[in-house]
Amino acid sequence: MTTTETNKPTEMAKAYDSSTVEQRIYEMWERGGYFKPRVDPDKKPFTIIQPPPNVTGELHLGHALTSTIEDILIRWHRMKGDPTLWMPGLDHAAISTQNVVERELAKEGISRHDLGREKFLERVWEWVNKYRHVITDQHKRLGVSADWDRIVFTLDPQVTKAVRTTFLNLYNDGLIYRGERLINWCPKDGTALSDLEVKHEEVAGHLWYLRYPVLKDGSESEVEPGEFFVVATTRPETMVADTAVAINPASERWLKYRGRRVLLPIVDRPIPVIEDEAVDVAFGTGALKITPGHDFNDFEIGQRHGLPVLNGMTLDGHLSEVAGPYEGVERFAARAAIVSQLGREGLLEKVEDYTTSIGHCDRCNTIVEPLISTQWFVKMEPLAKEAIRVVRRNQIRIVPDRFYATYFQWMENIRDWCISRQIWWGHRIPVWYCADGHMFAAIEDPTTCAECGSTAIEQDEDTLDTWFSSQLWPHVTLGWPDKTKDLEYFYPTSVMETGYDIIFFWVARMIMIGLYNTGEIPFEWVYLHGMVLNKDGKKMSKSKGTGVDPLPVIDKYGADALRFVLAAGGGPGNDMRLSDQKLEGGRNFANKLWNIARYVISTAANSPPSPGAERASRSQSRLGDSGGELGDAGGRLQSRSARGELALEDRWILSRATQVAGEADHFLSQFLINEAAQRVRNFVWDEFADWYVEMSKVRLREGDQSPIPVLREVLDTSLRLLHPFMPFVTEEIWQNGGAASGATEPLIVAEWPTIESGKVDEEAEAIVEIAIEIVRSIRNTRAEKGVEPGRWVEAHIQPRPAEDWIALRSGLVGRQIDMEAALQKLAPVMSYLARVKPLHLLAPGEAPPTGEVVTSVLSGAIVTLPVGGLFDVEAERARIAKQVAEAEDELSRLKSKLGDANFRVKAPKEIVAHEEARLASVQSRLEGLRGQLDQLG
RNA sequence: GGGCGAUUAGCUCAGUUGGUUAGAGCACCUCGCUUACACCGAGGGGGUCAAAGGUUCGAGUCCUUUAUCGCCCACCA
Repeated sequence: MTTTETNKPTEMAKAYDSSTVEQRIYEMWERGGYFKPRVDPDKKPFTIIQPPPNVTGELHLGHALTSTIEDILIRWHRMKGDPTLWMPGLDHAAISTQNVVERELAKEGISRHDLGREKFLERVWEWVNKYRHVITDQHKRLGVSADWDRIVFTLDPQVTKAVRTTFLNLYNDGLIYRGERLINWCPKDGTALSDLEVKHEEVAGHLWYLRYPVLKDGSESEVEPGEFFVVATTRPETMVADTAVAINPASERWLKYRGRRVLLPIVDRPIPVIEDEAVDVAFGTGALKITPGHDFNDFEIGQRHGLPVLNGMTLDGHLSEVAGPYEGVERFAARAAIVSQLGREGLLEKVEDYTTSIGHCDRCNTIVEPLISTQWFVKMEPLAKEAIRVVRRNQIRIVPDRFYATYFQWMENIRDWCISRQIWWGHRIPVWYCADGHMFAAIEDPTTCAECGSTAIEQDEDTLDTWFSSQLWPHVTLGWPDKTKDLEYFYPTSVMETGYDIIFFWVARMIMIGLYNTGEIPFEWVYLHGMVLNKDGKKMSKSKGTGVDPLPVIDKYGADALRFVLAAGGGPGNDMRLSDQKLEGGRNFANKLWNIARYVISTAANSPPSPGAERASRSQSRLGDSGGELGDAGGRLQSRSARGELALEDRWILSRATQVAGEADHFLSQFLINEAAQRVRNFVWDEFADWYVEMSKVRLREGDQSPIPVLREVLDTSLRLLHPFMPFVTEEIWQNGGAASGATEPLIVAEWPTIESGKVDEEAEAIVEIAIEIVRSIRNTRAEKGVEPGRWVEAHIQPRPAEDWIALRSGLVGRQIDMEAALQKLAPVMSYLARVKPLHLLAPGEAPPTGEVVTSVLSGAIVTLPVGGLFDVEAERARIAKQVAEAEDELSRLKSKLGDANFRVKAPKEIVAHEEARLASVQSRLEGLRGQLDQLG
């Protein structure tokens, strides 16, 4: 009842106005419950779990791309009749969200510590509850047909249960451990980060050469005058935490100091000279300062030599008590001050410009500090092993396949994952400590210590990395750890569609933990799309504020325009630039479709329904079984005529429509979404609108209604094929009478067209293409000769031997085609489209006129246009001579190819046969051209 | 230091397993407000497919090397 008294078209506006349509259509879909899966136990469902966007409420065009691709796949499968579930979600986005709220607080002049944990979390919840709908609304504007009633937030109780269950299992299996390690620390966010959350950037800096005075043997403070051990460093402020200097045992320069000690300047602490192979003799001075507390390399060297680890830095990026006089000084201020002091004391040998790669916080872009700290880790290697195996065995397939290498490379070199975060917003680590030093994990909040029963217990203060919960997404959204029907039916899911930028963050971890938790793969396919770049080819970034909000784009161009551009604009996994020009193109196409529909619908409405036309429409309907009655090639025309006098051009466009449907379906099944979109677009615009619609006018002007059912059917098919890409405009047209007939349901659940072999009509395709070729040629000549567009001109058309082009079409080989009769049928169409009157169709052997004529020898016909006073012998001779030369070129190419014995032997025989057919065709055409040249004298 | 991608018309990009004379959109030039559409129609110009080798009967497509740009991974101070 939501549709359509289909055949009562309302007045359609002259131009498509998305703003008056989209909301209404979306509400109709939602009210109708079309986004819900129609579960059928006997059918394999198609399921996509939406990558949950951050609640921070900043959707950008990357999300629009994600949603568009997923919605296309979802709508396509829904139309194919699969039980289709698109599961939406929202991510609490731990650090990002906490940052946003802290910024809000900062405006009020307070920090989260002023509020305390509980009050702060209340504030975040307030904020989240205020904005969580914004994202959903943005998705709805894009046309996202997800089952919104199922939306899951990563902090929902069900997810908490799953997170804790996962944690406990990993903990019990020894795959989660707590330890003091060197980790990446963001001083601004005040938390540990995982390796993935650190982005390395080349930064222009300096290499400082520092002199460490050499101590006299046995002394703690007396130095050898004038003897220095020189080390090069990019971070001089970390020297306060040095616990050794190192030389390579192979290095000659420093051998004299082996076994000695040096006095660390500034803090006057003696440190040993150690020897380690890891020191690069060729770099800097060939000696290295060792700061195990602030450098991953040094940490390892320190471990090897049993060096103490000093923490020279506080959690907020100031120097610690270790720094003596510089305690409490901000790290970069301290760098300047220390360098300056060393300079004054003659302990700075030199400074060089040096560019080095420095880690930055993925969320706030602050330079991270390697810091020694007690954190929680997941032991990844055992999990990765399984995840590698399922992909190697093709149980999970990745598109595009170049990302296999990326996946394996990372997985095979995987390192442990630091999962604890020193922030408040997120899943609190489900571990409790009792006063007696016991530690245990639990799913339900405990009241007593699991080991000693003490009631003096406290939960770990830290929270989990936001990806710890999102990695559970495919199974937790379906009910895990409970054994739900949804989980049983929809899991493993079908396609995981997301950007290639989070293959490690998310995709890889989902595979690992999905296997761990459920014993099954989480999804069968991984489809990775590219990044949406701005007009200048730069990546849009939330943190840099360069993200583009899709809503103004939709307001200006319409959701369909945006979607179409995103879908058609680039290949799988490739980055794509978006520009206003492209969006205009998308909008124009929506408008084109709208106007095709306007023409078809109003034409149909203004014509008295004829019984014959109605019958043709029904029998052409995709629901009817038209295949059977067509029979073999011989009986084709007869049975067609029995179906209601289908003209050649009708057969042509119906054949093309079904072929395009087949292609679109094929491309979509290969994830070649752009190819599918472009193919359908080109059909609709270039074939249906530019040719068939124009052809249909010829009969309609004569009062012949027979094109109407064909127009309606092709429009109908076009709408179905375009619906996944442009859901709003297609549905609106459908609701306005665009459905061919008998539609009782909206387009969103209409049946997806597939290729119907009964409608493929190669003969009609070939003939009409020749007619098109003739029309084009005449138009071309007219334009060249400057014939006024309104003027009717005379033309002579002589069919060329049909064998020439029949041989070029494998489906037609051996067929007898009466071209004279066929072109006779198409004469009114050609006449109208080329503004030719009278149009003389010459019989075989009948000579076209000579004299002041322009002649074109085409593949299917020779066209002769008397041009009277516009005739120019020289120009004509040149024109034909040029064509002769081209044909001769082609001929010689073909001859040499066919003359090559290797080619004849090694190329497939279809190819050889085809080339031979071409040769014959070119030869025959060349004869025609030479004949023309002769006549010019 | 490894790995990946890109390099095709003035611009932005397609080109599905190697097989006609390499396509599209936009831009450009010439016409045209013909009762679906000027968010349009008709016609046209424009490419040695980054370079060099190689494999092949045949290469934009496969292989090697190089150049430029971009991205990812990596503990070189």
